[in-house]
Amino acid sequence: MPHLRGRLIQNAEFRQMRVLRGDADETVRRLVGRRITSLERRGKFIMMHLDGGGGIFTVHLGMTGRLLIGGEIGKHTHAILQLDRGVLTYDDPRQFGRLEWSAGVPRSVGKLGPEPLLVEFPEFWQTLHRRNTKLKALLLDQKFLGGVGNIYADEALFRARIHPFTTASKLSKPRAVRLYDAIRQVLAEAIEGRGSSVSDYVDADGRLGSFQQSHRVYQRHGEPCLVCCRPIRRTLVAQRGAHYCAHCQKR
DNA sequence: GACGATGTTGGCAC
DNA sequence: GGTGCCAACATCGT
Repeated sequence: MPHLRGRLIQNAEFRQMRVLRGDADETVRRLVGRRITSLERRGKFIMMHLDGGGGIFTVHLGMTGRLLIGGEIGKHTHAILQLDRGVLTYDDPRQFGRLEWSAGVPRSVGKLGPEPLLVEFPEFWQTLHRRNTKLKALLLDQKFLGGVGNIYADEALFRARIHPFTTASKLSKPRAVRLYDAIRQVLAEAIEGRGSSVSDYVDADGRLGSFQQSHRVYQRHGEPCLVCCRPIRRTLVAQRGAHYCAHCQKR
């Protein structure tokens, strides 16, 4: 968000307390009068660093959160930050997102595993091969890798030709290499396409993503596999929809 | 209108 | 400690 670096927060208002961690008045006091010096992403968290040792304002978009510059204020607008240039709003119908001011790196961010695009294979393998959980569940575990969500877990497993039910510790090293490569490839492509606009996701400028056009299994259940033409299946793993091809993805 | 799906995480039970 | 289940919420498609 190049719009935010260097901006002065002139005013702040929080309307829905559910998305805000901590006290609203306290958060407003911490933000107003501060300048955003830099932005940093860790996993699915966005951290805004404030000047003069002013701490960090952290945002997690949850499933339906949006941070928009100059967006309209509607019934799901839960935070409004008046900047010296423009207005930053946080919208979130389902209110699964979180906003939080903290003096240092918040606990939620501290618990995250390594960045998927930065982690080296030996570390990835070290953790993976001693976990007894299903691979799909492990990929969704933010302590394993920070930032992999449901869409990209399914897409990575398909591209690596590995069944989502496979027990992590039973995965051979060559197949782990395939998974490692697939995760990085899928994330890099998704970033290039500015995300997946499955329903109405938009980026900071209000633009739709395009990666959903590259989905090979996610939300394609019943449709033919792009490799073998057999129907894509959908089941539940860790209470989340898991989409896969039973023929192409071996356990 | 009812029902079940949806991109997430944290807390609690076993 | 590792793992799994559920809740929080609004909206949309069947």
